[in-house]
Amino acid sequence: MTKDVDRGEIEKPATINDVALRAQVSKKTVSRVINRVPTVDEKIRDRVTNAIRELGFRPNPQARSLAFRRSFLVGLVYDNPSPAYVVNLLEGILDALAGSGFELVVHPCDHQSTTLLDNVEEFVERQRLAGVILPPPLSENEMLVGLLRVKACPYVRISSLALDEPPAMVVTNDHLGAEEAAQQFAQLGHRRIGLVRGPPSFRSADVRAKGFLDTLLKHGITVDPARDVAGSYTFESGLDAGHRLLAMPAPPSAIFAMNDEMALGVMQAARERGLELPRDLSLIGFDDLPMAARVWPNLTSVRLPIREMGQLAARKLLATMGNQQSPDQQQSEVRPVLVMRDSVVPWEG
Amino acid sequence: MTKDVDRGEIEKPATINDVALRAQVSKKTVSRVINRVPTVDEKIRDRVTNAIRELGFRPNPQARSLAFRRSFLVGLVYDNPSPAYVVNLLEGILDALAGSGFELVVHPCDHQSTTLLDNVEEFVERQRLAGVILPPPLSENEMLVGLLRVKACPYVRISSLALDEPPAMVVTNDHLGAEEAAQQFAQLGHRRIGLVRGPPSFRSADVRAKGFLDTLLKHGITVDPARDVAGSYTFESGLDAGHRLLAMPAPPSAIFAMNDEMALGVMQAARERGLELPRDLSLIGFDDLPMAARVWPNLTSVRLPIREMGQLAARKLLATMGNQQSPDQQQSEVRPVLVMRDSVVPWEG
DNA sequence: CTGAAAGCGCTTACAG
DNA sequence: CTGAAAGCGCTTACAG
Repeated sequence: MTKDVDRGEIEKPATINDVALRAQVSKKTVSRVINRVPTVDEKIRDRVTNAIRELGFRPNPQARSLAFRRSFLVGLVYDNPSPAYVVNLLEGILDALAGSGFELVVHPCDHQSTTLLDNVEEFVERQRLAGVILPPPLSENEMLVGLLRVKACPYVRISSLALDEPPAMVVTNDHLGAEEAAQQFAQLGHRRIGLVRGPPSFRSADVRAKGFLDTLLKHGITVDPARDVAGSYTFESGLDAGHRLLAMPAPPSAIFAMNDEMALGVMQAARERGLELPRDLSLIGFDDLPMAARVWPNLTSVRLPIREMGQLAARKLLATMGNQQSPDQQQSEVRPVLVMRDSVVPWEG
Repeated sequence: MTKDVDRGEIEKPATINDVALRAQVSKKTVSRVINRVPTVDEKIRDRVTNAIRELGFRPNPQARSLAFRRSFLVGLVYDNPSPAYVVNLLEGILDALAGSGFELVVHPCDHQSTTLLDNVEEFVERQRLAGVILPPPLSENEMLVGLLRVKACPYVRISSLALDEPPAMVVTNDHLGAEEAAQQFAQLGHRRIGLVRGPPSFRSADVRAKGFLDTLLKHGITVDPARDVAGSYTFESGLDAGHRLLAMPAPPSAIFAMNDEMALGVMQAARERGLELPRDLSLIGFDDLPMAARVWPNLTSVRLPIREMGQLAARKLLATMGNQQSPDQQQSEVRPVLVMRDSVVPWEG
């Protein structure tokens, strides 16, 4: 018997049968211990736990999956243009999944595709996914979420709005970040303020715009509709919007671009027009991409704690999947912060 | 029987038994068809294929994994600081894996950690990984690769050098990109040329430096050792190196930073010293990160076809795992290209 | 609170 | 070229 111990894990890995034999119990009892079934006699539990440790036993996830009719795979289904967002989220999820026995399977897709639903359904069914994490904009697709509900596939949605029950939701409160941006401009004396919106297909676009405009209003500032222009969260749309805003007879002295990509486009537009930042234009972005701290001037931007969002989402998912002790009272909300850099200065009236 | 067809896949999914029943063969024969065993009578094969289609049967990966003693999961084990690199590689891998029945499991780790080997071993064993893809710098860790070999876990390495047999290797030929950079500088008349190296722990650092210096030499240009400085592939190290180079009595008129992060650091240093780019300094980076096209001036940079590298790596892995028709003659090499932008100008002698 | 039997959906090893 | 039996390593459903 001790032979097995000495040989360590070099030999064929121990199975539930080996543990049962050594602990002098049935494999069913070992199974109960593995799955933390509470109704196991303490002494027996200890015997089993020791045997598990001595044999270096780790339950085979494939066998469990087959018997459970459900895998130990969590899917990250995304369609996000920002690599930094994806990787940070992914690493946050992995932080929380570490040691849980679950693995993360990534599944990028196209949120505009007509086959999106079939694609995700096939993925969920084939792998019998234990759960799915949905960042925006997929998290805002009610058809997709409905599909998961029908399939009884646990999920957690990440969005700027509380679109679902708390156990299935991480709310990012983007409006708070937009409010900080507005406050910043207002306090520094800016009055002619421009806004570059995101695409209406993202809920965050509305949320950010509303938070920004409402807060300016509290400071007695209204944004001229002509200075409230549409963008699509891309660099090019920011460039274009920047040119439109800066070509106006009375151009804004400060612009809030609702993501960093567009903010960089605005920066480029300003430069193409011979303006100097931040002297001629104050600028705030949203996302705090790595490049925000690399461009010149360094871009002031609103940062979402993306890694933490991933951790929260994964913890909630673990709870829903019944693998956690504290299923209920978990934090559901996260708040963005304004990261001050060099692209904002007081208005020189 | 047709009932099953009409109900589609809403009901409990069809199993190999259902297919066997409908095709009037044993389940073993169905198994042979699934696994493309050639020695199946053509008529029988057709019967089975039809039954599979009619029932919408898809083999259960968990059951196959258990019986095969090997999962259908491919691991991407990485420790790369660039989110864009990771996401592009990942999507390339997924391109090639699509429809193969394999899924991708991501496993970030710390290449400096003392527990790296145990960590990866545990991951590979637990999930009985079908294969692993290793980008740099992990691909250059011979201990890690040795471990995978011992475990008989198929792998593909991505590196700037051919460190392994072609079926297990995607070679990126970084020296070619560095050569292009050197050529560019030489042709534009630069003679006082600076170089910011990567850390010696990355093979690419040597490869890029050698390609660059050798090519300059062919043009009769030697780099003064004082202008050949060390960096560590980080922004900060680039900033620091930039200051050192630009503080020299005869500063370089052109600098090749061996990745974009450092190139941006050099840009920052130049600006802090009151220099104007590209007038006072020409600059080339490596990687072509998204921000290379977002900074001002747009950064000329060497681009590796990362997504394609992911595709190649995954195809090779599929071949090794015995899931491919053309196991041998596959492309193994990839070549970088110099993407011309605005950060390089002729030397004004 | 514990266990013997049957089963999850496949493949391996062996016959024929 | 095809198949019946046993098995992969677990869990479910049912007893006791």
